[in-house]
This record gives sequence, C-alpha cells and structure tokens, in this order.
Amino acid sequence: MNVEKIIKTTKQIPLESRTLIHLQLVNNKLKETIGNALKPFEVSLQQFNVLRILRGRKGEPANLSTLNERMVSKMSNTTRLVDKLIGKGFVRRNVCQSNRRKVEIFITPAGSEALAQMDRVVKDAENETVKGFTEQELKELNILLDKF
Amino acid sequence: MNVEKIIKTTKQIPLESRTLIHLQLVNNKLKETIGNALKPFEVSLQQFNVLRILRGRKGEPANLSTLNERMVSKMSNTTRLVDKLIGKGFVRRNVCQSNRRKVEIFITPAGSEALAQMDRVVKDAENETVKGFTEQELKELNILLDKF
DNA sequence: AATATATATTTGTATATACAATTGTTGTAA
DNA sequence: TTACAACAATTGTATATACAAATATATATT
Repeated sequence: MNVEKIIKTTKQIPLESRTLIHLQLVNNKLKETIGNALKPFEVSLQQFNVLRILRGRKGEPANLSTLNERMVSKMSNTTRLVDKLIGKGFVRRNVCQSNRRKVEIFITPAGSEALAQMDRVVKDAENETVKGFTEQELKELNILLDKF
Repeated sequence: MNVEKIIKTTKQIPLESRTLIHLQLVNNKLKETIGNALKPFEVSLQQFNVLRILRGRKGEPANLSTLNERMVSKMSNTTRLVDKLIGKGFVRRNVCQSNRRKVEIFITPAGSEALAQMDRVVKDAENETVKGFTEQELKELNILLDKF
C-alpha cells in the first residue's frame, strides 16, 4: 500500500499525520474485504461480531450492556442491531427473570450454523488481508499498535 | 492499549484476527480523538479532509471527482458533503465554464481561516495520539502498514 | 445532423449510526 | 411505604452514508 499514491498527493506528509492516514487506509481496506466476505450472509461486521461474542459465551446468555462492552466498535444502539439479528433468526431475546430491566440474548441453532459458515469466509478474508506478513512481522505490528 | 482488556475477553485470539481487531481499535480511538478536536468547529473528519485538499491546491479549484480521488475515505456522496461546507461558508461552488458537466470548488477566505485554527487543534490531537512512539517506531509502523 | 455512448454530478431512497429523551424496573433512604 | 436515585433497555429524531437511478453535458459514430 502506497499512501501517497492512494490519496494522490506529491506533498511530503509529516510522519505523525502520515501514520494516522495510513492506519485509516488500512482500516478501510480491511473493512471492505471482510465486509465483502460477509455480504452473501447479509450481516454487517458489527452483527458478525455480536454473533461471535454470543457463541463465545457457550449457551450463557448475554445482556445488551455485556454485548456492548465486548464489541470491537462500541455503538449507541445495540438494541436495533440485535433486532436485525432476530429478524434473520440468528438470535433470540428474553426478558431476564431475576432482573426484569435486563434482557437475555442467545444465539439460535440457525445462528450457530450460519456463523460457522461465516467463520470460514472471514478467516479466508483475514488471511488474504495479512498475506504480505510473516508471523514475526505480525507480532511486531501488534507490539507497535499497543503503544496507542 | 490492551486488546483483550478492551474487548473483555480471556480467550486467546489468533494472531491474524488479533491484528485486525487491534487495527480497528486503534482506528476507533484515533477517529474519536480527532473527531473531538474538530467538534467545536462542527465539521466532520471527512469535511476537514476536503478543506485540506482544497487548500493544497493553492487557489486551483477542484472538481468533485478530484476531491473523491484524494479523500482518505472515499465516499459515494461528495456532493452533499460539499453542500455542508457551503452551508458553513467554508467553500464555494461554480459550474466549470470549459466543461459544464464539472463543478469547481474553492475554499473561501473564511474556510482558510477556520482551517488554520483546525490545523492547530488537529495537530495537537495527532501528537497526543502518537505520544507513545519514538520517531523510529513510527517509521517502523509505516513500513509494516505498507505490507497491507 | 442525429443518435448513441461516456462523463460528471445530483437526487431519491434505504439503511446505519449518534445522541438525547423516555420507559420500565430495581434499590435505597427518609 | 413512599419518594427518589440508579440502572437497563428502548424509542424518537437528526444526521450520515451507501447504492442506484436520473439528469445534464460532452464526445464519438453513422
């Protein structure tokens, strides 16, 4: 990826700014690649993320605030995101008996099945995205990103 | 930044996935920081980006497709983004005389002035964002990001 | 010159997201 | 026990963005 080429500038960009632009460009690419992989399933990256969180809980339900805490990109409106997943039959929602303010959200068998398929295409897309890296380089990148 | 802590997981995440999640988290943080810096000016990151592109052209007008090419995050709807900037008095739009399909977009004096102020706060926000890095580390990060 | 094709922008519409206000429920203090 | 604060989720509304279709102009072909 060549930053200057992508944003078509000949100017020399200060290192700090260039780094931040670089990160945004990488992120855009990444979201596009994974978003495209998910397109056949008609779920967004956010929705996929929620399904994975629910699976990770192995039958334990999650309530909305738990989901929100664990989402990669927190959002103000998890209710409607869950509504979408319910509409697709991938999750189920109950009012929590012990505390009726809360809701319990479960992944359904159909959701688990769909998720298993999504996993495969997303894994492929991820590998495609990082194919230019050695394991060592990925580790170095993670160490650097920790400094943010 | 601790990935596992932020998304509250105890599971070990595969290196490839972890890297991509890491990038998204960094990007979210970055957008929030810079977005907040711009909030007093009531412009979005995208709008700021367009203003900078226009300034970079030193009086030369830009048409919409030129803007689009140069934007960090390309978008399908630059017309309405420019409308917003016109509404704020930061840019001006004419029909191009030599090719009436095109438009010419200029930054206004008010836009230049506002941009100069924005620059300062954005620069501060950028420096704040990368304060954990040495120059050498930023260079390394840029080299790694190029592999995407 | 008339017709078709390509280019540049704009508009309509659906969907996504942000933010604030509202609702319903629980816990706590007078 | 009533009143009030805190909590959890939902809803209303405004704004943002994506995508496709429409409009207007220019260029190329017959």
